[in-house]
Amino acid sequence: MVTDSRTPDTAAPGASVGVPEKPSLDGLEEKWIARWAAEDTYAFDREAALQAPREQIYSIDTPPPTASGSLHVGHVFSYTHTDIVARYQRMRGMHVFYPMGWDDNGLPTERRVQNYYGVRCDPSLPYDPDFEPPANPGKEQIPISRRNFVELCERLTAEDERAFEALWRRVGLSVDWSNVYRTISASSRATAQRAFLHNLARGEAYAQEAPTLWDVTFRTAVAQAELEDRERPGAYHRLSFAGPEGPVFIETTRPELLPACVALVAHPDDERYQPLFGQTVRTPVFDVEVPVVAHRLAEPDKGSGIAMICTFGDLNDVTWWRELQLPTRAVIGWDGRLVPDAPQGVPYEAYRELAGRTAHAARERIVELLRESGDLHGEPRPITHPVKFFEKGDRPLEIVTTRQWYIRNGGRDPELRKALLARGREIQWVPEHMRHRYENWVEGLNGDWLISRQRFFGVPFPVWYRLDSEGEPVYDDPILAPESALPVDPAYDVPEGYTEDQRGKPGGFLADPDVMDTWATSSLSPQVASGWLTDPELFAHVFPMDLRPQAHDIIRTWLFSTVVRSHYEFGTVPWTHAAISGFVVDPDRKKMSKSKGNVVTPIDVLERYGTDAVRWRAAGARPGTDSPFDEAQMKVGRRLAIKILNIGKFVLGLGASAGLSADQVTEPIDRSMLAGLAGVVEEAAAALDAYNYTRALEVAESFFWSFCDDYVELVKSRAYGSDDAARSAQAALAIALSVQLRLFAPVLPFVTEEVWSWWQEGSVHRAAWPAVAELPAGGDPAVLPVVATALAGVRKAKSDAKQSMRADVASATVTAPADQVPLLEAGRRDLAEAGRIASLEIVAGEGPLSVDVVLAEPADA
RNA sequence: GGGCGAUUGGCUCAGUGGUAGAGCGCUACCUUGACACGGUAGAGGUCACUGGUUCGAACCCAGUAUCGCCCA
Repeated sequence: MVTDSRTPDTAAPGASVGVPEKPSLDGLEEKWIARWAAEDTYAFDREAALQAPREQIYSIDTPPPTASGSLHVGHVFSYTHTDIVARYQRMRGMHVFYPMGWDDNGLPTERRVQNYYGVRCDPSLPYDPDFEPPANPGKEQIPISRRNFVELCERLTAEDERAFEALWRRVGLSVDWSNVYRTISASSRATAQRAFLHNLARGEAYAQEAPTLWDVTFRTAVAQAELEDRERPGAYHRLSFAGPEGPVFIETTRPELLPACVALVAHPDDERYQPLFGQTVRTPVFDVEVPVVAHRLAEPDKGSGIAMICTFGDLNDVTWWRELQLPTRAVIGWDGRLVPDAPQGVPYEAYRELAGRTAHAARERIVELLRESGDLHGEPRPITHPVKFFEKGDRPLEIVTTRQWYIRNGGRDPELRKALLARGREIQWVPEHMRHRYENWVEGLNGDWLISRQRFFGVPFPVWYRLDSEGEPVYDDPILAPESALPVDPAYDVPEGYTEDQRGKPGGFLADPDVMDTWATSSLSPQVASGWLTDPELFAHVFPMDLRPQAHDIIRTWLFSTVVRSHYEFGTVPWTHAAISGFVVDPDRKKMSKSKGNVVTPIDVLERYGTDAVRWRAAGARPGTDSPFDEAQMKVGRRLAIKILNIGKFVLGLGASAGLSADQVTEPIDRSMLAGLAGVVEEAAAALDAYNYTRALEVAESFFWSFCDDYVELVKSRAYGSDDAARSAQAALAIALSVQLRLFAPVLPFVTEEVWSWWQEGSVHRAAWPAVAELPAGGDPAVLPVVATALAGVRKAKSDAKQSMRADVASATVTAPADQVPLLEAGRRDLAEAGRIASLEIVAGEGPLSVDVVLAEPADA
């Protein structure tokens, strides 16, 4: 009930004008999200920024989330981290360039479109401009042209992006929503194609026919960065080859590759096989003659120490094939099945048994054949071993020889590798130790970056090939799209000097069939976001950017590839700082992932605890540190937000207002509190400058709680008055509230904005970051803690006596070191009133401060 | 196997050379005029282990163990 609440003795100017009677967190998000949008609170002022020196611009290369994916609390945490930095920089007066992007490219989108609409892409089909997907997709996927498929991808990602934007607004990201990019937009495609053409012209990109890691499900090549090893069961099969002096035994996990065998290999120092080097043996079943060769990569302790080299079972096979100049006998096709025709030198009669089978079926059949011929010795011996997979795939990768596009990344060039490592050292890493992830990855590269994918939704290569009189493509001399024409889709656009009817005809032309890897576009996010192509004037002002925030799992992909592109195009790093977020892990400290089923949906959490509470928890996760998801912690953030509402109501209800000034703060204890706050302001700013938002929050919060518990309790009674002493407290409270709202604003944007709006003009998020100069100089920070310690002694006495804090104290004696006595005297009046002490004595004495309390006889009810 | 990080009260984490800290949880008490979505007080730790350096080590050095992430 508020009817009996006492009003301050005198209404101070501006008192409690906009303060609600019962402040609440409910509905704050809705209210302020709408207001910020309407007032363009977070708009980037391009014109002003162009006039400003570079040091007054802060530009952020926000990670574009995969539009077809889903966002979990881990995303909410790491995007909040970025937003805290953005808000701080904005309050410091920077022009904050903080765009948002969506990554629409790639396989995840294709898969989602296939399932959502019940279609599949068949590039051989013609475009149907009237195609509409069925309202309810049936079991059979409808084949559609690539252009129709791409249109559906664009339609669905646009929908997904709207949902993402709504969530990000709910999280309170201070993004300028008028500046949003899509990695599949015309300008993104043009940017990716332009950068590629530049890479090509400078010799940094090239095409090559080479053994390639190949996903047989998606029928596309994959890059080293997309691989992962998985432990899989397998079995060693012991096979005998016919040697000059009797059988030679090898052990293999892939007997189905026997027809692809081109040699046997052992370590040059392996005495067991010395006599065989230079000789030949004959394969079982196929009876093909193959040499026995020596190579250092052969492992003497593995199996029998001698292995077959096939086209290609693993990456060692590729090395051996290349270094020992062996012939090829490819048997695995693009679809993961054994090719119809026997490889050269292998008799078709024997091979026919395997042709067209999947690798798995071929293995079963070859084992039967080997048993029949007596060349399988003993039973296959089960093992588990690491097998290479595409990170998004579920069948083991094969190695298939195909023509692919590459960008040089130092994997084959030590000089380039050194240059890219040096770029890594130009970047300020937060935390510092994440640099090792980068260096580790660059040092471990074993090939160039394969950027072409045999997929449909992505940026096409702006390239055609002439067809010779036989209709065979002339790869050596590609036709490149002119930059002025970008973006192009060579499957539908026609190169200069040709007409559409020459497509695919001898003497005509052929489009490059591939699209770029999603990272080949994402690696240009600073270029796309900053307007390399679309707004060169802006680009010159915001690039290289200030901050790249991201998680540590994609240092090897996104971060590294972005460094590569910027190194080539501009000879600089793309950004000066990389802030690496940790993961949100489940209570068992396991990484959250859809497959584990431990993902927490953000919207529920946001609704249950309020955005500020969730952001508060996110701010508690230091850069680079994994953080367990723990709902109990969210409640603490919510409590802080509620406390800010209530203290705001109290301070403003007392008559504190924006009109009170620092020179009205005369009481030593008030000046002491503000002196302490000055230290907090400095420490929080220093922490935020170092991207340590956790520390900044911690110092602000710890000050805030003692401000509420001690300072406010001490001065409450004096502040109700209307004399100079009361005015001193009111002014100090007003200043402290204003400063603390601004300290909390980056982390708790909603509640701080709400309280700010009760008594201030404009948005707290456009207010200046608090400065020490706003606070009165010369206060002694020691006064408040000493008086608070004395008050705690009084409280303890009441608590021990199981009395209310309102209980009257007949007399109290504070004994303190002599140098603290004047500090206590300075707070005598406040201490006596807060403790309800009738007779207070302050004496100098030995030892730390102590309080003797004599409680008054409780008035009987 | 290599790299990186972590190991502090039941839980989550601060603390980088000088007498162990916070929040949550727990216990007891208190409905006070900003706040019961509250307040006050209290209990609780041989700082993973073993050596070493030092007047002094949670902190520095060496090693061990366990966990996590990344890479092979």
